[in-house]
Amino acid sequence: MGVALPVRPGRAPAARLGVPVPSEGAPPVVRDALAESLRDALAALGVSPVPAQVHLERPARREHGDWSSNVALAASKAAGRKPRDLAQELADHLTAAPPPHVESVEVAGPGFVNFRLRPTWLHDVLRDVVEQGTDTFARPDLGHGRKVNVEFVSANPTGPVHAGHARGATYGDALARLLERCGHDVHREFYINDRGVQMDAFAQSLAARKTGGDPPENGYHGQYIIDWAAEMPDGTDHSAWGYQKALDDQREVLGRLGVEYDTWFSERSLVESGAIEETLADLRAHGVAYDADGATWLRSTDYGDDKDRVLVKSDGELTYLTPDIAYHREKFARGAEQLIDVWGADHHGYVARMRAALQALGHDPADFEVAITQMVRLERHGVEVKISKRTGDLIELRDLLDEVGPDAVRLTYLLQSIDTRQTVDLDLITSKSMDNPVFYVQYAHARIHSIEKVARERGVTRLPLVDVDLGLLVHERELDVLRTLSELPDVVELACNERAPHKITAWVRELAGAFHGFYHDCYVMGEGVSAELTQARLALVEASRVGLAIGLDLLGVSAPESM
RNA sequence: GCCCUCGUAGCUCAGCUGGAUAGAGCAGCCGCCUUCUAAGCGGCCGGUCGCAGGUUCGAGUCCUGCCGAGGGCGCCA
Repeated sequence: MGVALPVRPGRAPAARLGVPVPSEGAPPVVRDALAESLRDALAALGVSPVPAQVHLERPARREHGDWSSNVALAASKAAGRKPRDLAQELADHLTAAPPPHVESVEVAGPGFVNFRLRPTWLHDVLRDVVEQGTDTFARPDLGHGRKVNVEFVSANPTGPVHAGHARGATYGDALARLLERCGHDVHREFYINDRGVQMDAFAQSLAARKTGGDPPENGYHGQYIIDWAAEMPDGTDHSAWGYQKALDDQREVLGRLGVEYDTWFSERSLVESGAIEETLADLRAHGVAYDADGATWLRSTDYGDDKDRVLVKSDGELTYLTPDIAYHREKFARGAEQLIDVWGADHHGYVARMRAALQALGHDPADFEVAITQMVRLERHGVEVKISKRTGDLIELRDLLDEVGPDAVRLTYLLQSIDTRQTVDLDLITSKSMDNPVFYVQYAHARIHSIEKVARERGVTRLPLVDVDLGLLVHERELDVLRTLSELPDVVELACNERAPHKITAWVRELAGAFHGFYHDCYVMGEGVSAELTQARLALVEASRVGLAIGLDLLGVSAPESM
């Protein structure tokens, strides 16, 4: 069989070429202005040194204003004053010459400086969102074009992708989308473990089923082996056919999930290209490979690993580690500046040795990151369903997709942090009920489209923003939507830096909630709504659409126009 | 024994790298369809943030030690 190294065409490069101007997609300027005014005030009050970073946050409680700072608490020592006294001086100073949009400055609690702003600051947010649109709003350039290779799923080519793999698949892809939005040049990659005993067991299992027998004890016992064996033509190479079958199947199902790779990289190709020998030689050249007990070892303890690791067994066979080191070396050689691997928790013990190897080869350990996804526990009728390809207990990803489609699958898996063990309720995910958060979010988008449709039918056209009086937007529901939108740039940046796509999910749910509230209480068209207010609200609807579109796109969930 | 992750409402989970009275969805109970989709909106109920110390103006968040759950610790992959 040929080297399975089909390189796919790159992902829509045109869309990524528009390098964002730093100021665009940046966090709200209000915060910067407030921070600046606080620094000025501190300087004016003779506080020295003035802290370089003044922290501003959005208070959890409305009565604490729109923005809040703890500078007075943090700088009270340097200022030689009590926190509340310093806060009061700052507040007085700022009240005398209030920054833009500021209505009042108050001191509260132990010494917080709270800013209450006029709704105009949110109208500015609305303007930014609509003018910048889906492509530009909330697109912080964190990566500056840095080449990042994201490897995820990398299931053995011995069977279909199952419900457990879906976590790595949705996470890896959403992370890739986040990195792309934040200015990274992302390469999605799947490593095919097509070498070793698993492949032999797989081929033997197929062969056994083909002749109506049972697979070997250490073989694969799933129903799919029986099905595939029946499909397998007579006289074909079981190993080669099965390999291709598994690969095609995985690629098809992942594709249906919306996951497309730039590269499917074959482990076997490393043997054929000599990359493994080169890697071993390289490790020796760096003095971190040595021979003992008839085997070749990696001195990984020099780099913080618990113990040294075997590279070449005494029988001459390679361990799993060696080609994997060669593979990671290869990814750097192909131009990646940073590697991010998404691994299941059962591989976490492997991180130290891989990092040690790469460090020994001269790479900065910070350029090799591993995101560990905790296990997925599947439940049906409240009872745990075990997944094992070997025993044949399998919930195929394909079946989930058949039942609910990619959107519900993706959103369900992206609901939580990867650090927590996830319980996926198969009854719930496969039920098209309102329990499923995906419908709540998509429904908001459908409602937006519905409003736009009705507007069109009634001959109402949305005017350019310059002709719209956004000052009419003062309803608490309207402001809620805008407040939520104002957070998106920060949320995107944070989610990217923390490799936490679930923060996007949380935000999207919040925006959908705010929009549903607005929809319920604020009619865009109808009795008692002036033409001017209709225009202002249409602008708000458009801003909501942009926000939802950005969020859903980051999650890889579609934004339907009707439901 | 050592390492990683987790422990927050009946259930599933957030909690912005230390902030103010700890949030959301679901489940349960009670309301709201003559307007753009009720797959929606509002209200009520529900908490010793596993336990014990420590750090400081301030701890669900940071440190230490226990307890509990899951996953690792191979010349397996």
